[in-house]
Amino acid sequence: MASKDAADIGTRGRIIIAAAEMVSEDPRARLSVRAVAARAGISTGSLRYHFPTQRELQDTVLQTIYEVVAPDDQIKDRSLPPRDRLVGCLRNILAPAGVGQEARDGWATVFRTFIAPEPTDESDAAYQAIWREAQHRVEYWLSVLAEEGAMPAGDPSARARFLMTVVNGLSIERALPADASLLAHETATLYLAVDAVLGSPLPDPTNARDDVGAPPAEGEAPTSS
Amino acid sequence: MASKDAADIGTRGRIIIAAAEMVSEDPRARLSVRAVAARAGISTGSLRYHFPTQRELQDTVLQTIYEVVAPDDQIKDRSLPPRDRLVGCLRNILAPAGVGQEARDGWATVFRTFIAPEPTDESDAAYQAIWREAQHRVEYWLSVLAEEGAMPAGDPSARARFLMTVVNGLSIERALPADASLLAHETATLYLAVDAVLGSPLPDPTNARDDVGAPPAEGEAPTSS
DNA sequence: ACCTGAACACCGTTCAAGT
DNA sequence: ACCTGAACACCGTTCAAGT
Repeated sequence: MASKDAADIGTRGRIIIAAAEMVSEDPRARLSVRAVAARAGISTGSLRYHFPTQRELQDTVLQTIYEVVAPDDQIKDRSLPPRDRLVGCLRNILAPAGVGQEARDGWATVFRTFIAPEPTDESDAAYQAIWREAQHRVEYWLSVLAEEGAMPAGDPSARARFLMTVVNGLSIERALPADASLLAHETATLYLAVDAVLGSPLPDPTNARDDVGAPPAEGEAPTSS
Repeated sequence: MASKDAADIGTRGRIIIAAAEMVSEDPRARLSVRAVAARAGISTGSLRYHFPTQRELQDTVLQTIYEVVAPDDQIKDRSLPPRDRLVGCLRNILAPAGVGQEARDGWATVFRTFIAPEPTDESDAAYQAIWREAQHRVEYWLSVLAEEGAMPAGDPSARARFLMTVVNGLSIERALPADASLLAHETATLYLAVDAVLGSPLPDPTNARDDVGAPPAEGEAPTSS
């Protein structure tokens, strides 16, 4: 009894930890049944008992990692308009990308890991597991807003993927040479993307965007030249 | 001589066709060695002879499909709806990015040139010249559509920049490991982005997007599991 | 030069059997 | 309830052998 009070993780927990270690040591790690089971010191059958499917294991591991890195709470805060909450959440997954040198270093890692080397099945699977989890989070945010009636009917997974592409674009643009209006552009672009998904304020002039809460207002448009 | 004039495709061509058929029948198709070989009526060894690696086969097939899909520069072709023309133009600036190894090589150059090294005034200026030109093109397309009255009032340069961010996102995603539904996602995302900018069909159910020319329809969403 | 098909080392999943 | 490990049906790649 004395030995378990602090850390009785159980087999399931030990599996997750083993897999998470493998991912953090090498983001391209394979997470195959036998490799994870060996690392956790159990049998393949036992792993299957706790995770009926390999994908379930991968998703759980990544979800755990994501929860540690960036929390979710903002999406349910009804004191803010849905669009502001969604923009906030998207900013949260954009934030770890950093800016300037940090952004370039981050993409350097992504580049060395997933783009420069000849892609393998392992790296592909690893990247897509990461991507799938991110997509899942965005879809979750959309589902929360949909329950509030803040979103028109339509394919939520296509919308989530659209938003992730926008975030990807903003992220790579942080690493590329930027002009001074980068921040304003990010705000304007995030609101454009979010409004496209929520389908609201643009076409209605009575709800024009210069008297709304936190719109893309400020340094936005020097109006060319 | 008489028997080859019309269609001497060769084994390699037959493999590509077989695989392309499988992809078009089901975008999530597996393209396993044995399945493609069987469909092409050859042996696995022969397939390996023409495509030393399974990935090489997949990239070639996707590239072939892209070449067939990508339309011409048609911003002024009034026989098409504005949104289709704009999507076509955006595809054209996306097309040179290539797919598979070509896309990775392209980003490798961008990376070595603009991201990895300490940025200098020269590299910044060079990048922004390229970027400005692209922005200029997109703004021109928007101005053409605006003259037709196809676009609501609003800041055109913010919209152009938004569209370029989307294209950037799609482009970097071409260099990152992709799943089989990449093409469908690109189409869906481009239409979402374009509709956000043109501000039309989404909120109006009478102009819903299932009876329009080339909408993001087909294999898009298995809606998770 | 092109093609064959067996063989190899993996993979995820299933399942009778143990405790 | 939890765990074991063999077995099954796949996978991509290699390779001696044929033509």
